[in-house]
Amino acid sequence: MSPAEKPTPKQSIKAVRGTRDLLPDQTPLWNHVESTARAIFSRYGFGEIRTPIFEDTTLFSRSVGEETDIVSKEMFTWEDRARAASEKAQSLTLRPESTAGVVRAYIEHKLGETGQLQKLYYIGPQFRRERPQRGRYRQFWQIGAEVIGPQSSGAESPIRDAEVLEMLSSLLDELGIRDWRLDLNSVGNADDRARYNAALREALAPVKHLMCPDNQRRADTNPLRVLDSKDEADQEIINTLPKIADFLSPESRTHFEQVLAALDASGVNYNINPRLVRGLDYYTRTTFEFTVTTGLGTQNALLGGGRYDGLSEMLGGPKAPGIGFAIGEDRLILTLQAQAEADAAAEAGAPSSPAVSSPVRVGQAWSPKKLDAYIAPIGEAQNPAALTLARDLRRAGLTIEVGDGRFKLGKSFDTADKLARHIILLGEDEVATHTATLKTFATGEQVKANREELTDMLKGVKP
RNA sequence: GCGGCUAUAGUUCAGUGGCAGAACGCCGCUCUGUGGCAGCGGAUGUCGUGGGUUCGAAACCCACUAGCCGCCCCA
Repeated sequence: MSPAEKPTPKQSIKAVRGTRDLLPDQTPLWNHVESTARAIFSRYGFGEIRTPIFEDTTLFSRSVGEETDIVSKEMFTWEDRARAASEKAQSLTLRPESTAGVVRAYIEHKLGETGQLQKLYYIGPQFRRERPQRGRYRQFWQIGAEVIGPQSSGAESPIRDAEVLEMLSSLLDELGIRDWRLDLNSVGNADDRARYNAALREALAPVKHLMCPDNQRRADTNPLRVLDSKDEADQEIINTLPKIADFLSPESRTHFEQVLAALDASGVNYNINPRLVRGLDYYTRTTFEFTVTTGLGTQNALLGGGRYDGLSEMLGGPKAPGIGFAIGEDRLILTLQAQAEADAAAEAGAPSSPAVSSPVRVGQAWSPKKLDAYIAPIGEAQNPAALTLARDLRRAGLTIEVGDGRFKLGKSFDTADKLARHIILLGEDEVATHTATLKTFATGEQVKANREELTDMLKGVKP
């Protein structure tokens, strides 16, 4: 820095747009969600896969689709520098989704050669350069899974589709998500889709000029998306358009019917939504989306997914049909928080307490736990003994915080009561006699105990 | 990427041109081996950033940044 360049005094650096910090009052809920997902996935035979957070840009343009919004305008892409004159700079991209990376890994490690069905799950951040909004961030987290394998492994079977959907319904139920809705559709195989696309274009040609500008654009670029339109005025026209169901090949139709039959048998509720088209190019046949009504506003899609029978080949791999999904973890958590707040409000009847500002998560599985004990040394001379005692109790598996002998006793009690269920007083007497005074906040009970008794009492073992 | 709303203490917010405020929280004292309660006292702060108007700006104007809402899209 040149001397003339006077440093601006206090320009604090903030998290970049669309990214955020998760502080310790939030992370227990995130961990709860993630450990629940891990537990359920493993019951269904899934193993975890971790793939790189950035990949060759081509991976995404080939799989997700050059013309999609994600690839055409939302990726964080940069040119990696060439390390030698002979080397070409490589275009790299922060992953906007993980299915492409997982399938790349499947191909790269020849997992198909095992002949076995691969069931893989991942949890991690994704990056899209969209305008931030509630439930939509530039770095967001997805919990996803893929079922993929050679045809002989049964990867194409409708039982796999139904199993994945049933697993998701179990996951949402177990997490306590209420009022979720599953929308389901079949977009057919690649041929079905091509024929349907052509038919849509044909049907739209004479009427598209009557539609809103967005739909006129879609009619040209991606006619399937017209079906998604929320434009009220255009609904009448949209209802007259051909239905995908009429273009499904007998094989696609049978596949879809078998998925539905398996869902019926396992009691998973669903809505067939002929207008549900997913945005990524690689989807074939079954597509689905789970939505909720609480907490997400307009970004009400909690998770989405579908089958991608041609993806491996698009990436230069062997034929490997598959099905997968991605859960928006940020959205899942917003939903859980909104539900908890709604519950707390209902509990309070007509709430009229304006002074309550702390987030309401009382009684939830993820509410922060109090420490087992707070050790209060009395006088600075007791600090070393306090730290030693803390070490021993921590090694015994207890959660312990240590104060400072410089604190006044009143302050120690205040802090201890906030953090812990017990306070351990360590004064000159206790240190000299190798004992400690243990007080239980809930009961006000206070005892003097030696070190072994202390550990037992804190662990809830009868001395 | 487009449109709208918003930005003041740690938090939630009041403050429509004239001394920067409340509540909760925080710190201290009453109280140097016994907390929660109470009383008293204290600090809360580049009023998002930069410019402009004005004798004077937290307030009015412009730009920027960020958040939220809607669109687009998606998880």
